[in-house]
Amino acid sequence: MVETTHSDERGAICLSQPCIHPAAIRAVNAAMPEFGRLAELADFYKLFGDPTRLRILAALGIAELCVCDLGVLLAMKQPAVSHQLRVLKQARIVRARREGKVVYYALKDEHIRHVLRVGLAHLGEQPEAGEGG
Amino acid sequence: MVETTHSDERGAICLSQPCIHPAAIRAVNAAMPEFGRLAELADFYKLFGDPTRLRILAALGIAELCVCDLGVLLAMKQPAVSHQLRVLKQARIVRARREGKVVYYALKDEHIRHVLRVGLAHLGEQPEAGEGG
DNA sequence: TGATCATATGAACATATTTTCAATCGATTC
DNA sequence: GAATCGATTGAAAATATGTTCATATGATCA
Repeated sequence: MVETTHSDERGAICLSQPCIHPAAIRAVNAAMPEFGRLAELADFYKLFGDPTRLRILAALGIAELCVCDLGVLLAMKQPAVSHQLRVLKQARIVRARREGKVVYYALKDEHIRHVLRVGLAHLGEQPEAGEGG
Repeated sequence: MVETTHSDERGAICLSQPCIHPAAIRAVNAAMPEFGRLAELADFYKLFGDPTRLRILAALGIAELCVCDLGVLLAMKQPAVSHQLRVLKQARIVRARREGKVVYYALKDEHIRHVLRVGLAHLGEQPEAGEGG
């Protein structure tokens, strides 16, 4: 039976705070990925959460490009592009290939393209964005 | 023929900046989703890019919960949880249901769960995170 | 070797985000 | 209708993030 008061017989989770559904909380705690894993996942999604980075990824999803090309394509200064590419490279979602003076960037693997597709699919299914009240 | 100088015969894209691969730039411009669409998509991913919000989503992916439960579960103050829930609700990825004094939150649809799964799958496939140099 | 091109890096600045505290709103109960 | 409980809102403070400018690196070519 699910108690509806704020006392939890196990006491480990609810501490001194009120807690309306202790059983639900225990269930979620048991099934939810651990904190560290979710923190990693948040960091991963964060990469896609910036317009500049996302446009870089979308562009690299179509063709291998050099830093200069990306700067022109996104109408951004080269250092700005380079900074973001460094972030993406460290996160291992793009790879760099040097050819003389020019460095070519590309998506690391097909998986990244898949993530982009899933997101775009979500937008496509949305009725229309707006207030949720 | 692909010119390697910084002049683009169409002139619209490369402006005055140097531009190494005009043909590639034109190709990407033609195939890439438009700016506004990518900005929307970035906003969508941004929701998943914060540990607090992601944990809220992960929890709601398992059970419907009230604000108070989430506060306990994430060890956070109620207003902090409430603020993030508002963001998620406005983005239409969670829904709220009031029952007396208590407001229950849940994922809006199955699609959100799918997005979470895809992300976790990516982490699973990763060799190990670290420097990309 | 010196000049030049493409890229990378560092520090500073500007901007966003998130959390907190305090106060308010809504609904129930006495 | 006053008190209480859960949830929301607003403003302020603390952090984090992204872009810019100036400069350094690495590679090519004269």
